[in-house]
Amino acid sequence: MFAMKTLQEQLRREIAAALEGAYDLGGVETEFAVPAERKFGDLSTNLAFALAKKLKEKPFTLASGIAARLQGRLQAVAEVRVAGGGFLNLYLKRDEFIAAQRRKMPKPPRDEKVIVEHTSINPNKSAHIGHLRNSCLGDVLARCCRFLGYEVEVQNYIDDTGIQVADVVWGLLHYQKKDLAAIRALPELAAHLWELYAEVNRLFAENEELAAQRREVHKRIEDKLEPEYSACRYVAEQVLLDHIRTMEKLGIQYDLLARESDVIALDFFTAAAAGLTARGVMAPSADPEKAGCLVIHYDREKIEKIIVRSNHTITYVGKDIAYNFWKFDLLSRDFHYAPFHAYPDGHPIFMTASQPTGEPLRRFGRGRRVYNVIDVRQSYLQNLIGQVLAQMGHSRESANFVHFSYEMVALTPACVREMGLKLEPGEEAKPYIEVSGRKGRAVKADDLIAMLNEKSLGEVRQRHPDLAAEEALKVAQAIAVAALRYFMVKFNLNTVIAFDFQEALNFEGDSGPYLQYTLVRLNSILRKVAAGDAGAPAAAGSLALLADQERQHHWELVLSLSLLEIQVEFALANHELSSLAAYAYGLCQKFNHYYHLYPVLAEKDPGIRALRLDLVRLFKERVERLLSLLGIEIPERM
RNA sequence: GCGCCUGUAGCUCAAUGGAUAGAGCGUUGGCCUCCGGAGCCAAAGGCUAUGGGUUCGAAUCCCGUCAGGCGCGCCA
Repeated sequence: MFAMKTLQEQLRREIAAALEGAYDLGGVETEFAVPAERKFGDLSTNLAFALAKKLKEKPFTLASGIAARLQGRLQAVAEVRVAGGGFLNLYLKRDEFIAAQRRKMPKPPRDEKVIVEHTSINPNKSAHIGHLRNSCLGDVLARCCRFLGYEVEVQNYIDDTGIQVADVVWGLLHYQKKDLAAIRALPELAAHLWELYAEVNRLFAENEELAAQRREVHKRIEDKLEPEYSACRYVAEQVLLDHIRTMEKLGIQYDLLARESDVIALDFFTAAAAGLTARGVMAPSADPEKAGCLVIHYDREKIEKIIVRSNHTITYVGKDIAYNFWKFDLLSRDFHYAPFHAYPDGHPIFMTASQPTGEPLRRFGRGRRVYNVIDVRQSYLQNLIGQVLAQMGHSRESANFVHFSYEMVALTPACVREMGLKLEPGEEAKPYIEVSGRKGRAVKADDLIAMLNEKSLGEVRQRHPDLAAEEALKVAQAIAVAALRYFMVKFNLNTVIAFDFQEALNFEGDSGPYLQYTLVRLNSILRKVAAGDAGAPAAAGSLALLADQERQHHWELVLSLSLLEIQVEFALANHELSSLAAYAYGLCQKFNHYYHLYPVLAEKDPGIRALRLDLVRLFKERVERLLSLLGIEIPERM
């Protein structure tokens, strides 16, 4: 825990004690904010406004009375003032607060396990920019939970049985007339399928006979008939590996790959269905058009969703309900597990299996909280799962079931033209155009990453012509990753990202590379500080040594840096990871301003130099940690 | 039709019900004998779509209007 979190908790206790007997605080929580301007204090609270509503008194009168009682009774506060009609503005004992920043506070242990499901791309073609938003958000979410002390498990759901895989299997076997050996010989299968998927979907739309063939292939896969079954398994696994490699480039890792085929093979749905039927949550449809189907009534929109078809097969929703019940350990069954892949850092990925493997059971799942990172278009189904959890009496699980919903990535009409793709009539006037793998209308994730790498490498070479090729490449990649990841999280979740190459490739201003550059320059200062040079003893440092303007700038930075933990909690509580991007950007802007005004190395006064050096070190510690939550690494040079 | 979301500077976006609505890009003009110019400083640019309401206080909450997007399949 960092000082600001502890301080606010302490202030709440002290305020409650100081006002005891004089004001009835019951039900009014003291909330703190850091005002935009320091003339309104270091911390402010609107406690008097909240109390005024309750006690039916004037806010200003209350605030004045409260301030009088608080004066001198808050350990960390130098002064309490009333302003703006009733705000209570607290001015901290700044030197003490700064000293406290250097003390390490233990994190409270949190025994809640969090499961984050993200990525979950159909394994039938390469990933595109829409998938990148999902994976970047999911990864930052997982990192934030870990930072706050939760045990986190990242799952990636693989729909390896669906019609989408059947589409490309039909394309490979029956349209391109390839046998298994020829399929295995394809060098870049995922990219090959990217084209093929769009092409076969054109054919299916035009030709009903071919569409019927596709359904036949799907059925043969379900019945495990060859060669379709083997082709399907091969394709799903190879494409999955391709997705894992793509995400690995961005530093995104998984713990468990949960396969739909295993959910089916282990009959998870049957385990869930008994309870659903017993409770009357799932029942035969009264609608003659859905005769023989089992349905769940979706209360919010007053419609019924088919869970079991009249041919007794289970729909996607049914399987998803069973899978999510498993995540909460609400089914009396488990997957089997097998190691699938290991990252260079040794971190293993496991995959579910339908047969015993010798690996221990019950090592995955059993989550206390579940985040499903899935775009907003699936809200209806995710809400339905939440509803079903509640109806089954699992109110705690229902409350801890979070659809981490975000808007889609779309293409601007200009972007579509730039890629040499055709616009349909009327689309020119649209604000944006939906990404569609089916229509082959999307930017491939690997292509975008390659473009970013290329641009970044050019910039690095220009600035550091002496850098060894291998080193330059490493630096360029770190910059490309920062640019992409920052771009994917800096928008609000319900903002549609209308993708634009120029904006995504931007390395200046509000961008990932700007953040890196700030730290690179800072590290360059620290490199030049002699190893044994700690400056003057830190304890001697007081803000009083500094001139007015620097004292203000120095304090602003310390105050902002102290908010790291509070900012992460805020981002998580509000489902707005973009607030962390904004926080990081604001900090770097402040630092770059400071850097410009106050030289560290050239400063003659040892006390001032020590203060500056302390601040630089504090900034490095906090902001590197913050950027690591965003998945941004700091290169040595750039 | 039903459900969800959005409308803020020329463009792309920020802003826990809080104090003078902020950034980036673009435009205009400055700053490298200085710890790295992927940087810094400054100017111009706003009736927060629109009409009401609630509140000490509204871009934010509620109702209406206008404009746009997404979802609603015995697909996944």
